[in-house]
Parts: sequence; C-alpha cells; structure tokens
Amino acid sequence: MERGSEEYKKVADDLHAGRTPRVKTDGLTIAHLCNSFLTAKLRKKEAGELTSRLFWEYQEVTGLSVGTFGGTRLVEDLADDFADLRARTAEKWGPVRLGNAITRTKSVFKYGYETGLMERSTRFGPEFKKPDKSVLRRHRAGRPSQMFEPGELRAMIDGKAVVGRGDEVFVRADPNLRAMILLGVNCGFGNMDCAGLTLSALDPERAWIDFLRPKTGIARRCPLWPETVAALREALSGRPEPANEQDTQRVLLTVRGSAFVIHTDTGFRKDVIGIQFGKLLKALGIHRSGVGFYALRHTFETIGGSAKDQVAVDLIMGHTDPSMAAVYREPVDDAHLLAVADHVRNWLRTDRASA
DNA sequence: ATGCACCGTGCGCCAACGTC
DNA sequence: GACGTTGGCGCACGGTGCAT
Repeated sequence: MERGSEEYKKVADDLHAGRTPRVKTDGLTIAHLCNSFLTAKLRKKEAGELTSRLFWEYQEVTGLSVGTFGGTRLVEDLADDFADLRARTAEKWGPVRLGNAITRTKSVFKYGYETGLMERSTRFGPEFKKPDKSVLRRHRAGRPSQMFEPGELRAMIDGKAVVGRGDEVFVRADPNLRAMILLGVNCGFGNMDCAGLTLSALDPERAWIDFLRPKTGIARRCPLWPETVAALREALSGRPEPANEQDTQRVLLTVRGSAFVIHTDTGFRKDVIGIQFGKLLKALGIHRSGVGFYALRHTFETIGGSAKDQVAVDLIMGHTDPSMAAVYREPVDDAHLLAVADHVRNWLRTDRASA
C-alpha cells in the first residue's frame, strides 16, 4: 500500500496546476475529490446542462464532507465516518433535505470511482441511507394540507368583503393574479406554468390551452372554464409591453412588463406569483403557513382525481405516464378532459352544508 | 426638498417533486 | 435509487411615487 513519493509528487503537481492527475492513486484526499467533482459540475452548469441552484447544493454537500472528514483526509481511510456525517446533517436539516444531501454525497463518491480517481467504490456503511419512507410520511403528515376549500377559492376569484380596521374592504385578486389562480385550479398550473404560458398555447376562442411542455415534450391539453377565459381576456387587455425581447410570447407579465418567474444564473429564483398570492391570502384572512400557490395544483389533482379518470387528469397536468399502458393507449378524447374540468368546477361552485 | 411606505428585486436556505 | 428541478418563505436593499 506504500505509495512512491515520486508518484505522489506527480499527482500533487497536477493538482496544483489544476489538472486531473494522470496517475491513478489510492491516495485521494477528500478535498481533491470534492474539487474535481465540483469542477465537472461547473462545466455542466456552464454548458447549461445543470441549474446553478443544483450546483449550489453540490457545493454545500461537498462543504459538509470536507468539514466533517477534513479536506486532507484520504478517501481510502474513511470507515464509519459516514454515520457521523449523517448525524451532523440531521442536526441541521429535516428528513427531506437530509435525504437529498445523502443522495448527493453518494454521487460525489460514485463520481470518484467512475472517473478512476479511486480504485474502489466507497463503502458508506449501513447507516448512511435516506430516511425511511415512514419517517418521510410522518414528516409530511405534520405539514399543513396542501388544499384549498371551495369557499376559499371563490373568495380569491370572485372577491370577498373583509372587515379591516373598522371599515369593510372588498378584497379580490387583480386580473393577472385571478387568471393565474384560475389556471392553477382549472388546469393544475404551477407557478412556472403560469409565468411561461405563451400566446400560441392559448386559444381563447376555443377556450383551450394546448402545448408541448418544453422540457419533456409531453403534450398538455386543458379545457378552460368560462371564468378562466374571462380572466385571461382581461389580463390580455391590460397586458403591458414586454420589457425584454425574450418575453414577447408570454401571456402574463408583471406591471413592469417582465416575466412573473425569473431564474438568474446565480441560482436565485424570483417568484412574483408566490409573493402576490401570499399577500392576497393574508388580505383575505385565509393564509396558512406552508400553503402557497402550488396548493392550487394539489387541489386540482385531488378533486380532479375524484372524477375517476386519472389518465385525463395526468394529461391536463402534463404528467408522464411511465407505465406500458401509455404506449398502447389511444389519444385521450377531449370529452374526458372536459368531464374532469367540469367536475372540478362543480366542486368549486357548489355550496356544501358545512360551507 | 424631505421623509417614508410600498413594492419589486436579489438572495439564502429549507423542503419537496419529477424523470430516468 | 440516482439524478435533476421547482416551490415556500423570510430578509435586506433600493427605486418610485405620494404626503408633508
């Protein structure tokens, strides 16, 4: 196992010069492994194959490894240290983030083996695993329900008189936000979907939205309720001039003519929809911590699913169906999609005894 | 002219979801 | 399961427009 000092120097020189060592060695340090991994990911990021946000997370987990193991520690020497790393991570974060960190850390060491920086794959030990499904389930059960009630949705869409400081104020979403809320509960649109809706995907005459998701190429089709069409028309009539050339196709723009959701190259995401939606919920007195715009999508999925036509729900939501059945299935008839949309609308518009 | 509330923007960090 | 993407939320800063 003795390493020739000559070989070691060659590796050190390579590292110093920012090169990947030409000599395979079992003397790889944690710091070198992490640096090499991050360099590779940085290249992917610069090629546009990786979001800067994910890169930022990789930086974070490699930082945890270096901090826990020590940068000069040899990868080869690691034994039950991963249990320590897990324990330290669990102190910092909840089960979901802990699970993410474990997955990403494993991918760092897997990278080391696959690139030949390491001779052997790493033994992480029996404890270095993601939290059990049951732990995650219990964690999720402790979170607030990601659903809105019909009365809450009607308040957002139709407006509601709220008693403020002595006087009554009528609170209602503005046309843009109203259109987005309706897209959320009518079509299962999320923040990104609303911000990215293009003029070509929207057919107000036919009252349909029809497009291919840019990422997956999955077709997404959705029949629009009359109130959704009305809100979209209103938003279009007040649509500001797009501030940037790349936003000319967007249906919905902020008052300053920019997109509602923007990603910067530093991994930061600006989400005006989430901000405005949160303000509306507070003004209506129905704000619950942890329940935001995305809960509209949950609501559509849940209520739409109760129409017992999951295939139609999936098509409206833009989900892919991984099963083989999808390969053989004929295109979904519009009538099925209309049935789901009507089902959700009836639920929303029908007063129940408790409401 | 000055003060200030409001709102958009920039960002960090936690959490969860989606695809292969 | 591995790998990748998106949502939620809180905080700080700075421009804008309105009241004083």
